[in-house]
Formats: sequence, structure tokens, C-alpha cells
Amino acid sequence: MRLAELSERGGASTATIKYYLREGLLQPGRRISATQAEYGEDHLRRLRLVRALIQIGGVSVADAREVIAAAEDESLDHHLRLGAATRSLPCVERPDEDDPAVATARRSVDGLLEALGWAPDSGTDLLSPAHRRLIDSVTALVRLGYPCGTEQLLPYGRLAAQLAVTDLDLVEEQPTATEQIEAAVALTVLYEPVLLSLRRMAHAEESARRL
Amino acid sequence: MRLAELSERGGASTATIKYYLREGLLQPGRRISATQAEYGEDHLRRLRLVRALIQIGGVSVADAREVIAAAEDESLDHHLRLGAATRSLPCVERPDEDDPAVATARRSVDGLLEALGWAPDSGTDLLSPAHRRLIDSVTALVRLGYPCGTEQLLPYGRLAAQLAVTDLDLVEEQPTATEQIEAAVALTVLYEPVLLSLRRMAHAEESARRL
DNA sequence: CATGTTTGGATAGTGCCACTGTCCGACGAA
DNA sequence: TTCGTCGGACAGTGGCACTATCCAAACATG
Repeated sequence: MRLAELSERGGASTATIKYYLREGLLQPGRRISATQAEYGEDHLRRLRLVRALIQIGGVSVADAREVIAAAEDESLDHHLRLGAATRSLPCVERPDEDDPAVATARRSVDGLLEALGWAPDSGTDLLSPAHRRLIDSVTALVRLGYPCGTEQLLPYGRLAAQLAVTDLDLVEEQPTATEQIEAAVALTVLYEPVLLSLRRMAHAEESARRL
Repeated sequence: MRLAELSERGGASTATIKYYLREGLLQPGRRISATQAEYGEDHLRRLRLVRALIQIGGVSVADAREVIAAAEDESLDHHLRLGAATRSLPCVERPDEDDPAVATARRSVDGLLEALGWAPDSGTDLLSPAHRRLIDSVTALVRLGYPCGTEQLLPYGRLAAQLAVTDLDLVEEQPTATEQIEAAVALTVLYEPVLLSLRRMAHAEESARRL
């Protein structure tokens, strides 16, 4: 198909597709002449994934490129690629070690990991983005004076563990390795708004139930 | 305290605080002369909440203003204010009714609400932001070809219901009504990154466990 | 073949957002 | 008195996700 049809079916203007091509989020089409290119179903599928990641998942264009690059990096093995896709996501600066709120947050998180039996990350420099984001968030809660120790976090951790089982079951339903990796990316990112929306709706429901 | 001290303790530059004052996120200080103002612990606490909502929670300045206005609107009763704070958060456009993917998503979500025994929202125009966001997200997953029917959503819904119980327990620990409302806002928004980080860490853990 | 439309690529521009820099006259401490 | 600091006003900045314009080649239509 031509650019115009790709645009029509993929839900993005031709200008936006050209932008994505420039930014390396989409592979160039097969050139059929000096000034024309042909796109296939793969391009359409990729475009839809990119749109969903950016519009629904709130991922930046730069991060989407990272994720997609990791997902199709043939040099990594299956397991690594599954993780790499999500590990390359956010980038926050290192926490300030001298801040007492940060220290409290770190202790809470370390306690949580131990209680859940999860592998502790070694060394500050190597913390995964998710781990750093967790510490940042707990730090903010501590600064505001909300209780956010291991015992408060534990129920959330247990629920997260259950979520992971459900999520990975969905990923493993995919027949091929490539599809599993794409599914891992899509489901990791796109189930986030699902989960957050459900939580807010559940708040409303539970709040109504209590009053 | 003066602007400079508020800035120091609140973790925002004086320029940023002036910006927040202009935008109505902070109350002006008590004027002690024509060109000087005095700020109290309330201002500090509010500033920290605003910073956390914006930096950690990813809330826009405009939304933060809405949330805070709702939280301190004395004309609403306690229960309403609890909900209003979160209800005023996101604003996406209405879903396109003609799109088959949207229709599929709506059916899945309606089925989910029924299965969970949650009150169905009446009428398209009145859908809560969370409800619309849920439909949008499910629509994106459907478009990408991932199974996202009621049976796939149900485990997430059940977990969300459990989260809500934990969350509201935390809110009810607060002694006064005002504190409960602030806690509802802070915990709703600031536990979102906590939950998402934990989910990603759980993915890594579960993935490692399976291989 | 003539003519008008469409295509893909290059490049500059737009709109929004969250700040940030600069200026100013008044204030307060040394 | 002098000099740094204060708070207010307002224009400016930088990043991001597009978007508009232009161009020449290619196709479609009569």
C-alpha cells in the first residue's frame, strides 16, 4: 500500500508517518521507483503499535524508539529481549543519597523486596528504572508524611506479583518468539492505563459502598 | 517564612513558586508590607503536594489546580469531595461510536462491570474519565489484535477492587475530614507510579522465575 | 500525448507546556 | 547610607509532538 493508505488505516496523518520514519520508529517502505514507496501489513501493524504506545501508553517518541529497537535487536536472546523492552523505558536522575526521606524510602523498598522474596538489585548505579521510580514515589509520599513503610507497600507488592502472573500468561499465549516480544511490550505498556482506570473506578465503587 | 525559605524547603525555585501562585495552585502569602509576604507551614505542605502531583504523579498544572480546587470546595460534602478530586483528572475526547473496535471495547468493559457487580455508568455523555480511558485503552488493545474481552479484564478488575479496599483503609486512617480528602488525592495519584513500578519489577521477577 | 493530481522527501514552522530570566521599585540589615 | 534581598510583572526559553509548505518526479485521465 501507499503512504496515503497506510495513513488511512493506521490512524495517523501522512505528515506524522513521515515524522515517525525520520525518527526511526518505522522502517522505510520498499522503494518501487525514485519517488514512490510501498508499505506492507508489517508497517501497518508497527504503526498501530507505535500510535498505541504514544497515545494510550503515554510513552515519548524517543522511548518508543528505544523499546522497539530493543524488541527487534537480534543479538539479544529471547528472555533478555523480553526484559530489555520494558527496562529501557523511563530515565530519572539518581536519588540524592543524603536526603533522609530518600533513605527512608530505600529502606521501605528493600524491606518490601525481601518480604516478597524478590531478587534485590545490587548497587545504586544499577537500579532498574522501575526500582528508581518506586523509590522516588515512596520518597514523595514520605515527604508528605504518609505512612509508606514495608507493611504499607506489601499488599501492593503482592497484587503486583499476581498481575505479573496474569500478564505473562497472556504473553506466553503468543505462538512465536517475535509475537511474544511484541505482546510483552504492548501488554506491559497498554495494560497500565487499564489498571489505573480500573483502580479509580474501584475507588468510586468502594467509596460508595462504605457510605 | 519568606519565599526563599519556602523555595528551599519545598524543593522548587522561587520562580516556580511565583508561577504556581500565578496559576492559582498556591494561596498568596500573608502580606506583611507592600512588597513582602509571609508563608506558613500550610503553604509548605501544599507546595510539596503540588510538586509531588506534578513531578511524581505526572499531573498537568491545569489538572492539579482542578483537583486542589475540588478538594477544598467547601460547598461539597465529604463523600463528593473525595470523589471530585479524582473525577476531575483526565479529559479525553468522546470515543467514536461508529468504530467497531470501540464497540467491542465497550462490550468488554460493560461485561466486566456487570461481572464485578459495579454500578454501570448511564449514558455515553456521562462516562467518568476513568471509564472513558478504560474504553480507549481496551480499544487500542483490540485494534492490535490482543484478546481483551471481559474474561481477560476480570482478573485486573478483581485486583483493582482489592487495591481500592487497601487504599480506602489508608484514607480512613486520617483523623480529620480535610486530611482524608488530601490523603485521597495524594494516595490516588502517588500510588499510581508505585503500582506501575511494582508491576514492572514483578514482571522481571516472574519472567526470571519461568526461565 | 497533455494535463492535472498524487507521491515521497526535505525543511521550516506551530502550538502547547512547564518553567525561567530579567527588570523594577520597595524593604531591611550592617 | 548602602547594598543585598524581596516580591511582582511579564517576556522569553527549551522541549516535544507534530504540521505546513515546497518541490520534482510519477501516475491517472482524457
